[in-house]
Amino acid sequence: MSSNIFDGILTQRTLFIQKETLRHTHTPERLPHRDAEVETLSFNLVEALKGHIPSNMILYGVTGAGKTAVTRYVCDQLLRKGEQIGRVVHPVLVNCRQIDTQYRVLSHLGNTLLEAHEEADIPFTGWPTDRVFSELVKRMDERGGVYVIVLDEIDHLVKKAGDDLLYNLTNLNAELKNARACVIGISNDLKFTDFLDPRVRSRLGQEDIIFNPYNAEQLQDILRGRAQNAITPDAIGDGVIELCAALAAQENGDARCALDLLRVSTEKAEQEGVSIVEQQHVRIAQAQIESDQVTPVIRTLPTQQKMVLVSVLINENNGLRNIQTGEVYHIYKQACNLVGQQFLTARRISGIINNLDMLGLITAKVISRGRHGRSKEINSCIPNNIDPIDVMAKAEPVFSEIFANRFRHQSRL
DNA sequence: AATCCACAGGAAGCCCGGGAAC
DNA sequence: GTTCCCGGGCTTCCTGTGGATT
Repeated sequence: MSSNIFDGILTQRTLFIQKETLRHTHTPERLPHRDAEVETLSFNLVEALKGHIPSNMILYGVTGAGKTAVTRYVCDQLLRKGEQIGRVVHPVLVNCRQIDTQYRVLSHLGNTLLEAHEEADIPFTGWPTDRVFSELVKRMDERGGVYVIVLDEIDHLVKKAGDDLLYNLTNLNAELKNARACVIGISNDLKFTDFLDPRVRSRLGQEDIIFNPYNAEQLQDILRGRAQNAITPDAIGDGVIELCAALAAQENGDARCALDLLRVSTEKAEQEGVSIVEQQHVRIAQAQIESDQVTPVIRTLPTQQKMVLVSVLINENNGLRNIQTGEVYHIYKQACNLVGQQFLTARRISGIINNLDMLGLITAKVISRGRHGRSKEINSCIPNNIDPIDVMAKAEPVFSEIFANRFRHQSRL
């Protein structure tokens, strides 16, 4: 009998019944505390089953407030009902964080919306955009029916690529002869319509739904509901659900965060070989999740962006907080010289600083220092349990060299 | 009240690498 | 091959601005 490293792990008792249930991509049978939203959405989309055009809508709410889950749930039900009564409806969900240009959304729609289509794929680049658009219209007409185009994280797309796409999509019904379409936008940003052309705004926001963040009690209900199918009975210790819910409630009522906490803490308990998840596991999970989210972001940063981040960190290491853009740029140039790398213009660094801010690695707040000009107050905000220099140096060793040379003489003090 | 700092951030355009079409 | 298109990273040039200082 030869032994295998997996023997022990495989036969180890698991605390999960079905881990998938705890992933936020999973669509549960029931969505607690979202009845009103489900109803409003389905009340509108039922038009598709009657062969009419549903209103375009925008769903607002913070991350993890259930916007995507509700939409997925309703679309799923819509599709099933359509099949049942012989109405052709095509719900299609596009995540505009990954697919974030007009061309890419249109080609994605053209390629996936019509999964059984025999024609060749629309290439990921190469065609003029208007050709992709007319190809999409052509394919939609060939299949007919009512299309429900869901654009998740639509605010992200608009800020990056403008509103041309929305102009075209909300105007689809004028182009279509045999099919119908409506657009559902999902946004984290309540004010993103400020960026829109007034015509697009009025066509898109025919009906709005606002998702309020979950409070701690509601999060508990969600967790209990999911845990029932996900984790073995009695495996959850006292106060664990409550703690997960409380921590997630602090994160703006993010249900996704609550589910992750519960899943990872159960994993931690399992790894320890204990049969009950305790509150300490939740604490461990919290640190772990934070680090798992941030570390890969830092590691995969383009070199120039790493250079900027390291410049911020050098300043802070010298005891300076609330650094200005100019100071970061100054250090950045020196760091580039040190390793013999070409440095970029201040304008570009300003953009990179904004990008690092968006990624949540630093905070950059525009402030006015009166006579001393307008600038940004920049601070890093990387969790304590992560050593960013170490992470960067593992990917590109040169960063430990830069940091070792910490430019002490630059200190303002 | 006027000035003026130290940038913010928009617009246009360049270059590059990817690809399609002819 | 040449010529077209898309998108990302970047530069150049530019106008705008909140409030301490004059």
